[in-house]
Amino acid sequence: MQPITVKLLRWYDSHHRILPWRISPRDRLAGIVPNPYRIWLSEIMLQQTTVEAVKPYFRTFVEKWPTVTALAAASQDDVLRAWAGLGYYSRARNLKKCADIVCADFGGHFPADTERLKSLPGIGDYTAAAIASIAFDLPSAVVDGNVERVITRIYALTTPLPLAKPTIRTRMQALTPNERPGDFAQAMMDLGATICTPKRPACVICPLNDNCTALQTADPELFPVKAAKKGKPIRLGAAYVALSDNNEVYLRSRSEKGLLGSMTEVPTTQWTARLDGSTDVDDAPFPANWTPAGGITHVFTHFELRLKIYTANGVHQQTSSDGWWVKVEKLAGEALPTVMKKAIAAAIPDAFAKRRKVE
DNA sequence: AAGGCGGGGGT
DNA sequence: ACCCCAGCCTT
Repeated sequence: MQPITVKLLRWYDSHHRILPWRISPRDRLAGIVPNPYRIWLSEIMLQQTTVEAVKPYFRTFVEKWPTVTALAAASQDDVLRAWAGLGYYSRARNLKKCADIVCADFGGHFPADTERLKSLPGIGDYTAAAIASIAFDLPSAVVDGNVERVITRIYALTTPLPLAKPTIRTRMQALTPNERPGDFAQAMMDLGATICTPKRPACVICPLNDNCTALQTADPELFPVKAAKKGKPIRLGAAYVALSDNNEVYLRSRSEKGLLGSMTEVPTTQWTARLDGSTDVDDAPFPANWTPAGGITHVFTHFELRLKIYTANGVHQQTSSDGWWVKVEKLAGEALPTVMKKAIAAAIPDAFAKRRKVE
């Protein structure tokens, strides 16, 4: 085992994070094995998502669906409702698809090799290696953002990402031990998350500072080198919050593909670079006494959206057909992405507020 | 290889 | 304002 590997495992034994889906190194040594379903679920949720954001969703999911069989028995709509707010909703659609396949083709057991894991929807290079190493203790090299940062610093790799990825993978594979590969994978990620951070890394207390080329010869903060990013365009549109006389809001379902696919929305116009000429009220989904209710801004990964909000009261429910009506108090249970909750809240300020005692 | 795809927190 | 987060999929 390489010196770096030994040092990192020793550090992990005393400084590992406590996480709801994790088997501690002590328990692991005592023979307690991870539950592949829980490892898979956590890894899907953790894709481009912080640990703190995942925790409450993970608890909700394992309580609601304790096994992959239970998840497969759920409807996609139930899964999307539980996922609402976590983002990257294709993950939720693939989660359900993957559960169905694991139950139908693998008898409810996740395959224990990276090739077959990668064939499942929502599982790519990283997640296949993570499940193989963490759930099954196979020496498969995990390469996520943490590992990219730690490896490029240890070896002072100046090739910009993503071009440096194959080199990083080779270096990581060379460090990954046949004993405790799962703990090693998690140790690298814990180090990246708590010590070898993007800004102001805590090199003074890093267990690998003697092995870090970037620390000896340069500034660790300069790594990893990344390709230049692109600007973020602005798109404009309008959203329409219709209220019926019995305090229900009109909702409808988005198309299955593309942005926020299969999630729930209030009617909106197209989101375009410019509103050329037409007035927003003319673009409403149905005639009503639309009145302005301010605006919201929501930032997506690749564009910024500014929506003007219109609202109308006392709308007759038969004036619309393709969607459905939901009591304001029941909105929180719908599969509403955050941008739609913002739009509704602009028209109905306390729509998602916690119930407050009468003052 | 590049771009689409959420949302929140840190600096 | 910009960056980052246990990335994947399509084109």
